[in-house]
Amino acid sequence: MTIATVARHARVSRQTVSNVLNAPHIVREETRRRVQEAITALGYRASQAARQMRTGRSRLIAARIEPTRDGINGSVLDRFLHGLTETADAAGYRIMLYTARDDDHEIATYDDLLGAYDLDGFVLTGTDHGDPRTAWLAERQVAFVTFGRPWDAPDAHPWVDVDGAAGTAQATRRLLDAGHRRIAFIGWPAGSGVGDDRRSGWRTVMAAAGFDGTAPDRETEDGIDHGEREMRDLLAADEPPTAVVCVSDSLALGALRAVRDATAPVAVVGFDDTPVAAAIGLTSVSQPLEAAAARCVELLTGVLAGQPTEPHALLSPTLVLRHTA
Amino acid sequence: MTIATVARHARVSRQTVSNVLNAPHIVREETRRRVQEAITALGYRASQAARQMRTGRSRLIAARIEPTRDGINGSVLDRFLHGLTETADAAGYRIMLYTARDDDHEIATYDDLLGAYDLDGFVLTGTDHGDPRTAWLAERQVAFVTFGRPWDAPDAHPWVDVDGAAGTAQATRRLLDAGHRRIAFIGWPAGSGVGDDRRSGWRTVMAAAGFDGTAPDRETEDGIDHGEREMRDLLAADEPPTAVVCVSDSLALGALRAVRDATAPVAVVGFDDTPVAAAIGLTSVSQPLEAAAARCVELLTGVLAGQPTEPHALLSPTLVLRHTA
DNA sequence: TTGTAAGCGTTATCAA
DNA sequence: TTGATAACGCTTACAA
Repeated sequence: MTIATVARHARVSRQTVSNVLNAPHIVREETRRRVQEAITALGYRASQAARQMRTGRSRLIAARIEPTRDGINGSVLDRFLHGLTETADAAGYRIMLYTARDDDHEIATYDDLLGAYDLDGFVLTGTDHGDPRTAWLAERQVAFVTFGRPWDAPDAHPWVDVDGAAGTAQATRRLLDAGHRRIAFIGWPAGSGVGDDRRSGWRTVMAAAGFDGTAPDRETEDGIDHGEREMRDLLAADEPPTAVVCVSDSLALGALRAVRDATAPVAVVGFDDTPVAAAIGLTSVSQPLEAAAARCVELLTGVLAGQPTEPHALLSPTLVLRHTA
Repeated sequence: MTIATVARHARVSRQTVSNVLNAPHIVREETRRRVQEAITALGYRASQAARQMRTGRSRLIAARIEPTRDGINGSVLDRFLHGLTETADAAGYRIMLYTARDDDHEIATYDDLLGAYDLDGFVLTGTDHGDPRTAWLAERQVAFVTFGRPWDAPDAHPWVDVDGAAGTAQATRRLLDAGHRRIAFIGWPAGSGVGDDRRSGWRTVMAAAGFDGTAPDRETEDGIDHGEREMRDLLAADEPPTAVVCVSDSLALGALRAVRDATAPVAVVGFDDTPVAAAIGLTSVSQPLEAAAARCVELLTGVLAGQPTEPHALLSPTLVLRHTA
């Protein structure tokens, strides 16, 4: 069934049907109603392919689905993708999935996706210092939003992010309020934007409370085992910390293992509020992923529609209190 | 850049370029090489939209992304989707995402997706008795594969599934070998295909070992709290079980909580090998999700190509041994 | 306000 | 083996 079927059915020209679809206001009330009725009666749907050929717009947005690394932090992406799909749908867009082993491969995929499917835009997750992907896209004037700040230039492109520093700050404040004084931090090696951001929240609050530089700060790769090792190290000190803020739930989980054998109780806070945290009662900083996804779609569709919108959005996480702090 | 650009560059007609792309064998060796060179030199990619208009095929497969329910079992879908994207890509297809609140809404989405984007096929996850979705698709002769058996008719349509009974059977056998005799099962209420299947594996092995009907079998909704409650009930019996097989990691996690307070140690086995299981050391039955996704794509593309392929595939899960059994 | 004509990039058909 | 032509379903420009 084509637009011609609808036109015949409503006894108008094809063009009038197209107008009802794309510029309803220029069609006479009664004609529009008759056409609309024909459309619903026939269950007509405009062919995207034909529409795209003419307009050059596909109403398709690409998003990457990553291989679930350790699984713990992977589920974050899952929720984000679901939010993306839902909001995009409401805005008349569809999400197309792709994978890529590394940045080079990802860029090759952009090329492919753009050439073959004529994608309208991209939503990138996890940005890094000097990200080659954003440079590639920007150079070609492709519309995109990142979930994650451009760590080099604050306004290089539209982005949505969660204020990690605010999250760890909130956690640290909470621990101080509970009477803790020796609050350690287990984070990733300096250099990653996300990791440094989260560390800074803890550091700022500790400094403001007068514990400048004295609180133990560890750097390690992500992973349960690494978290356990670091925590054991911390506990072996003369004056071991009574609480620890971790940059991820994986590390927090490891810390929790080490803490189990400790003489005094130690409070532990994780980051990301993953299913694992919920399952074992780990207090964790929770990212508003659905909201973040919604803002991504909003920003991207705004750019696509040529509307001047907010260049970015920084969302606040919340601390989910459970048993470990 | 269009096919005409390539044609000019290689000094052939548009049609010849098209032939090189779609029927290379009918083009003379030397011409083909020249055209191929022009294609790579120009970085040409055929427009899917134009191709689709002519052929009626979009090379698009739709898959549903569900709202992460309790999160624990949700990550299974995540891995499946990733596998799907990867295999589909290799086969020249792309995955388009959609969500739906319920079956009716999902069917409406099929209609939309089919009408607007002319999707080639669907991959459905989680089938139930008398699934209205498969009936709708079959009636309209839409190509689809389900991850999950059609529980009513074994060969109603192509499907891929994991042999849940084999998984619980393996777990039960392992427990028997370890010397356990009173092995309970905590499952979902009878009536769900997946739940009944998993229960049957445990029951069969127990019956074969001579414990017919005597082993405690519980039915409950999924969830950590439900698992804990059922396990406490079981432990309160005169002769409490020394081991329990659970239909899901959520229930197993709850059981594990209850077990912690028990006088004698109790072995616990879960199902799905979710990140939570890995994190806390829960022994669990693991589904080969990447393989399942690959088979789904294989079956679906086979149907789309009109090739007579295996009508279905039943994959074997593996038992991942950790600390709890 | 409605209708006519052209063209988007591809492939199928058929003639050379 | 290669090339010309038409057609897929839609929207934009323009004429009625």
